[in-house]
Amino acid sequence: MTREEKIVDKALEMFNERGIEYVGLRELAAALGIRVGNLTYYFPTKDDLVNRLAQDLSRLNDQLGGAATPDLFSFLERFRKVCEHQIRYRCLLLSVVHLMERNRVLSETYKETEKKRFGSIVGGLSALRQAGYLNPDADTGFLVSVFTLTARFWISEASISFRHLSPREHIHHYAALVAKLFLPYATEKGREDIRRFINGLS
Amino acid sequence: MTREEKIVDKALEMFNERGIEYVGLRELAAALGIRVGNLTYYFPTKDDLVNRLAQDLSRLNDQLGGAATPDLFSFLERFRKVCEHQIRYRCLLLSVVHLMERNRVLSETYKETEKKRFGSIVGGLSALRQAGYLNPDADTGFLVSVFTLTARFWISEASISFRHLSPREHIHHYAALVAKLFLPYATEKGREDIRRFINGLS
DNA sequence: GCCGGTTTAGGACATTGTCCAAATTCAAGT
DNA sequence: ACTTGAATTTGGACAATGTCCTAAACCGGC
Repeated sequence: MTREEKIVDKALEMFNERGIEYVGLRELAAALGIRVGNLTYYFPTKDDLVNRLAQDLSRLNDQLGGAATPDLFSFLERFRKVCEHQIRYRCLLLSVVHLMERNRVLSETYKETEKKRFGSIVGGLSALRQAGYLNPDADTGFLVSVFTLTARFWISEASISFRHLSPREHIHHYAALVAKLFLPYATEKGREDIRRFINGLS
Repeated sequence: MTREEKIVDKALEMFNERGIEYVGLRELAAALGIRVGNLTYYFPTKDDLVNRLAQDLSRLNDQLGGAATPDLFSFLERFRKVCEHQIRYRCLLLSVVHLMERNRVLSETYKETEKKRFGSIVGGLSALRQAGYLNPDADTGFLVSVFTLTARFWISEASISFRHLSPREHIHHYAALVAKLFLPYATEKGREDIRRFINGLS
């Protein structure tokens, strides 16, 4: 394990624990047994370190495979997996608003991947409709909007309102929420997938 | 206009413009033509100033009246008005996660008012069901969850993804979103209110 | 006209992210 | 084995931050 990897690991651990903006570089360095200047050798600025974490999360999500969502169950299951990744990098999502405001690099790459992700969701829903999981007249614009809002901020709301619950319970709650979102727009085949997904959560 | 009011006004203006954590007390003081120490006379800490703003917003929302939501249209209209208040105090909502983590006073009062607000929404929906605007079998737990998530974070998402649009357009988008959320669970009478509300947005 | 509380000024303090120059380590080349 | 040059580490400087404190100025009531 290289020193750079150790820095990334420890940073992620401490950022998740106490929040990105509340972990000083001096604390991080002390926890690693090195000096601050040494930290800035590998990551010239704190933002560079944060960008690295964001890149890691993005790669993790990309590994989940492309837009191949043959059925509604897989679509929901994919959302659940993304939620697990988000928990591992929760510090990023809890600070997403500030990061987008101040960190230009992150802001542009995030916007790019979000655009791609958005397109993939729209395509996925339209595929689900064609495959007979969603009603032909389902308002996909509405569904995508609520879906992306939830995917972005569920973890923020959980940190505010459900701090006493475990990550597993958080995911359970919000995954079920998204599943129920599709319920009124699903065909009988789709409703079957939704029931199966919700039953599998517990 | 007392000096204290001037401070609150200017602080809100600058916080909204550039974000709470990125406006230094020295800048705020300079903009007001006073010294930092003078600022801390009225508000010993920055958090005290933020708490004051939160209190003002809370009062503003309370002025909208209690849980009296006789029909679905009024319920949605009330949401729209809350959105307008939130825009006036948007700095608070954009930092809500960090504020809840660090500011103990705000955290407790917020939790209190949110609990009250939550109960009022649950009661409102149940009243709408009894009044024949929502189907008897509507999943109010689901509706409340999505509704509160949207109410809390729509402005954060807008600041990230729809920065090029105006506040009016933001409200239009998210108010319509919430309205559509109720559509599948509404009776014919309820759908009529939803249509009327959406038409009135433009 | 003085007095006591209110308000203002100015600076000290520790902490933050960033930056830099010197010192040290280390592997490759001769 | 010795040298060279790059990679790494060190320690401290810097400006900016939120907070705190003391002394000065103000100002209305006696």
